[in-house]
Amino acid sequence: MRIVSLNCNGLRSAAKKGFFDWLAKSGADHVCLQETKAQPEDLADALFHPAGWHLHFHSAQKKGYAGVAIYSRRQPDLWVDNLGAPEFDGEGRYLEAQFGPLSVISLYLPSGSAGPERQASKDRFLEFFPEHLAKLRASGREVVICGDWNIAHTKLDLKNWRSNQKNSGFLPHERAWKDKLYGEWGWVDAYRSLHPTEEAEAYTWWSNRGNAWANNVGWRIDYQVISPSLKARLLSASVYKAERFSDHAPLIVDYAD
Amino acid sequence: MRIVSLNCNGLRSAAKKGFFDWLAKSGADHVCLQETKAQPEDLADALFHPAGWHLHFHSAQKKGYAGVAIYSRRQPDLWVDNLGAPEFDGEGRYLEAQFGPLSVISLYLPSGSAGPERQASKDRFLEFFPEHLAKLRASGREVVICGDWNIAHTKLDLKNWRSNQKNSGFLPHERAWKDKLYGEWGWVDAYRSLHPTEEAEAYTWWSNRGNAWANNVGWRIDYQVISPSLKARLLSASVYKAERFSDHAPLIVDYAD
DNA sequence: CGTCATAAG
DNA sequence: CTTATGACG
Repeated sequence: MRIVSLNCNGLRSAAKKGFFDWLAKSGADHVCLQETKAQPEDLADALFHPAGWHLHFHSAQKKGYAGVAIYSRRQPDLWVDNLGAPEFDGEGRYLEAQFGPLSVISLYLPSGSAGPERQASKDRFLEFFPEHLAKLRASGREVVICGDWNIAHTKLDLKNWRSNQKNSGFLPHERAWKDKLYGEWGWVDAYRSLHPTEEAEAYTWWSNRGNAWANNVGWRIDYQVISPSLKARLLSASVYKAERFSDHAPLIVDYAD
Repeated sequence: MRIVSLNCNGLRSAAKKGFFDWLAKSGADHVCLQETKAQPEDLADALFHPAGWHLHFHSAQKKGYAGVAIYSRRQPDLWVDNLGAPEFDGEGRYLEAQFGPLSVISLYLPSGSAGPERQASKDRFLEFFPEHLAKLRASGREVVICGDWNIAHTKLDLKNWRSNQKNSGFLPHERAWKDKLYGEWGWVDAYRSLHPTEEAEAYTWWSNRGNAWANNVGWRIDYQVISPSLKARLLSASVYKAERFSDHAPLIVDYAD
């Protein structure tokens, strides 16, 4: 079972760059997208509804903003497209597809880089979300939370960790939250489990400014966070950089069936 | 003496398409631009200030909107960048360069195609401007008014005249205004004087929508309107279509020195 | 720097 | 359809 997580930075834009050609040949069973930046009516074209895929969008109320989606080879038993938190549900940040005992989730955590008000919203998300995480853990389901978490966890997870300690995405309290995620809350970082010391090959996002991509000045902010029950099924994890659909790269993880 | 009129549809955009390369080799003495869509500070780059040219911008207050400019090989005695009409002066629609007895003017007449409110403003311009035209005529100066007049005068001046009789730019009252311009107010249409029956070769604007350019579905809305004193000096007039800098094409008129 | 929205033409 | 600005990342 192959699961892909990608912040596509505009699904229409990614489509122009060949995302759907790649999707067809990706071998993926489930693809979780973030920042679709479109309403369902903007995605009416057949291009966005390829044969053989089941899909669902959770768009933000604000046009062109945020939004998540899941494309899946299988028909889910249930789509869950809200968290019960109005501040975040209206921003298209969560979508869950349930397949028997398995939940595949697309998550787009707020970015705090635009200023203090956005950081405050991100912090409210960090405050709120653990409750939901606990429910997922308590459900006993197999859970894969694919997403742009907008937090690099450790010094291994971004090129310039030293200069970014005061920047949103690598703030001490954000990193401490991820410590708890993988510690006391019992979740597992799929990529890091398989590549405990990888740095340069692990980045999933590069700023559009400067020559970040060319110089691999990247951050690992896209993760597949899994319930411990799935850890034994991890086969491989990699970042796909042969093509560029977005300022983020697809994170591909294979799980034993 | 060669004078060029061009609605450049964004001077920065036209620059990217080679306008300044063409300017250098155009043989022009005076070039009147409309829709520069930039503030002077946006045009600080040396590219916009080529050696050997004197130039002046009259930008709109609203950023990225309208704006006219004149590039001239000679140093004018005076730049006049207003009409004394607040509604139009704040929109960057008029600039006059005076060289001895000659006035070279860049004019951008309001478009009415965006709706009734913009048509009403265009109509107020048509109401107001004859007073200024009369002053120019009364001054006894040699006057060349280069501009996007946003009105096709006769059936010869647009491909689809029949279907456009209710569209802004070919409305009966607009055409009647141009009748007066060339009739009782005594001005001369430079291009038409030299090419009394030209149609397809005379268009200066093609909509970006559909395949207007490929099918030459054009309008002649850019004119050099001259005082009668200059009529005897008309040598040639043509529309330059070998390159495309804009949705309009440069209108080139040569005058005897 | 890039994607999208919106205004304007 | 295209050029702009502005929001957001």
